[in-house]
Amino acid sequence: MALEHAILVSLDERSGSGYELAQRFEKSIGFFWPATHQQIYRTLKRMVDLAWVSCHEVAQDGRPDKKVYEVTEAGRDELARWLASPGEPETVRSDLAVKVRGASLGDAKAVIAELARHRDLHAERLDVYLAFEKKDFPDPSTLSGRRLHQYLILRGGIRAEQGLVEWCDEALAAMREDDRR
Amino acid sequence: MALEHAILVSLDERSGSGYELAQRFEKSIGFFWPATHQQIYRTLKRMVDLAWVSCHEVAQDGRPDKKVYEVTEAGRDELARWLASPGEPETVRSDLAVKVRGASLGDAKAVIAELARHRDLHAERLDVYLAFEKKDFPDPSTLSGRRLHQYLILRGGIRAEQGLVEWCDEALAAMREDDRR
DNA sequence: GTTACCATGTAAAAAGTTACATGATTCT
DNA sequence: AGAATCATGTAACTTTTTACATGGTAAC
Repeated sequence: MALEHAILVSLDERSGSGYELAQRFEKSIGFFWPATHQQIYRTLKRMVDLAWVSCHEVAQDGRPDKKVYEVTEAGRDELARWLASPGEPETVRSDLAVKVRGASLGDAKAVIAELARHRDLHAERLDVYLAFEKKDFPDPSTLSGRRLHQYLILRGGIRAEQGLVEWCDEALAAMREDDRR
Repeated sequence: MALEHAILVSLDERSGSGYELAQRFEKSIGFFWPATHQQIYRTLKRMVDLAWVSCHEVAQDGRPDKKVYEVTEAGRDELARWLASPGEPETVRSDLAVKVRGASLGDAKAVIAELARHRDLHAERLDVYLAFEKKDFPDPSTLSGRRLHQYLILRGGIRAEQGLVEWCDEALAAMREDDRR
């Protein structure tokens, strides 16, 4: 399981509350490891029990108190251990692919419309990623360490979305052509 | 949830037992919707309750009896309904990306080794898919209907694996370069 | 005044993973 | 004799998702 480890990575960059973490998981790290606030609160609790993170309450004026979490020595050890351990390659789970595969058992036109919708969603995400790339990493060849790693992740997201847009276009063209015949 | 629907698609192509379905999920449909035999048995039971599939036991000689499942009218209706309903775009969950992102907090060399391992795993899968493409779809332009849809799914798998191999190569080159400095 | 943001959680249901269990047959 | 294949399942556990719940502040 990598949610703990994704949280460790994120907290190691910057300590924060569960709420703040949930927001980070809405973007950046959450692009390749999505998690909701419920998951994060629950996992943080477990991580305190494991002593991977410490927690202290911070009073705020005009706002509710918050609990700020920080990675402990044990947490850094666990992260290092996990980083060096082999894992399974990611598995895809694609509703859309199942729909395309089953298109001839229902309304093919509806599946074509769904493909087109996803194509646009992926194109939008791609634009977001490309804008990040342009703004945050204008000169990639100079990057090193953490900045390089952040850049590489973004590159992975860009490649994945490009691939999906291209696949949607390929499938759309073929299915529309088939529909006309 | 798409496991029910993936099973409906698969059973609609050919009726079969849970065991047979589990084997199909080892390849083809399982490449983009993995499922173990336990999941399949449990889901089939639920689908019988929902009357999406019917089940009759078949005695075999020299082999244990098996239960053959068949899609019902209600099952086909449900499938058609689902095919036409909009879904969320697939979400990625990549341990490897988390590891790359956190590489500077542990042993970068170990992460590089892990990247190389995944690169090879994806290259292997890609070869498997490319072999299918060559063997099963030598002349894609002539395809239509179900055969076309099967081909398009395979194309999606090919694109995804190609993208992953390329990304691993990009990340490996950059991280090795960074490691040397 | 109502929407959005900050901040935390509980509870239950659904889905997925892992381990264990059985028992016959066919192939080497 | 031992391994692989056929065929089904139970049980326990972990993870994820969805719904519900609270309560203050700030902006429009």
